[in-house]
Amino acid sequence: MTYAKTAAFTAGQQQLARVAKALAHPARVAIIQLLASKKTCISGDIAAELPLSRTTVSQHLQELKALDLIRGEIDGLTVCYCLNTALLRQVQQQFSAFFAEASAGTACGPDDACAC
Amino acid sequence: MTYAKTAAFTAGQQQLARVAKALAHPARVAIIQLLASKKTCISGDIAAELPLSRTTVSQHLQELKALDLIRGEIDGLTVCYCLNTALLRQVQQQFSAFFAEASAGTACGPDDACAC
DNA sequence: ATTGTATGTCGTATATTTACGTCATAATTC
DNA sequence: GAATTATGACGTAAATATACGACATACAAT
Repeated sequence: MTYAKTAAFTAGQQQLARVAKALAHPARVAIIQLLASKKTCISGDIAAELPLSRTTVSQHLQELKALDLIRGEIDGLTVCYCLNTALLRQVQQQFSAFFAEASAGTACGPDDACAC
Repeated sequence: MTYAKTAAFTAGQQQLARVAKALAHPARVAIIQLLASKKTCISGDIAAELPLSRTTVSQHLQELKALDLIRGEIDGLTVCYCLNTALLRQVQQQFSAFFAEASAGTACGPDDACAC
């Protein structure tokens, strides 16, 4: 009965949390940065660049793919992953709006104090 | 021996992942939004607004406080939480830079295809 | 002093994540 | 066709996260 209170929150909150969870591991952040830096979409080379086993990297790739943040295409024997830049731009907007709302006011006092 | 490969990644990647993890739960997203919307920093009222037990909410608050994203100050019997807007602005920059880098190119083809 | 209220800490059960080794599959190569 | 290679799927052990009830503390009010 535990761990399923997710449904009680806003769709927007759930969406943001879902994407945040995808970025909540340095390996997945690294994967996205790698795909962004390489001009060609690499495949298992990703695993070689990370300090993790191939199996584990594959698992992280599946997680990113499940959110459609990256896409994979079979090219003969290898698989070619690339960023879904359209979705990333959309997600960027969401985070931007969230942070703008959150960091707008001056809720806390200057040194450490609350303004209550 | 599992689950501690974090050290093998960039400081930036770890930092981003750490903050992302803080936002990886809808309750914590909701808490930040709540604190942003209320002019005064509320305390245990947060728990009343969320569909979770007071204990669980307190736990989420501690997690956000551990990252210094929010701060709490004791005011007599109640505790007053507020956003660390300065840090939030800083974090916003980090995410902004990350997404800009990630969503820059057109790695994927138009329909679904990789440009490999 | 005793009672009541607001919070946090602790213990704990369950769910999920992380990490990897081993196997199965599919395509290239010989 | 057999051997090789690149990947993903499956199983699993250990670490974390989630959620909550029960206790502990600290202040306020009677």
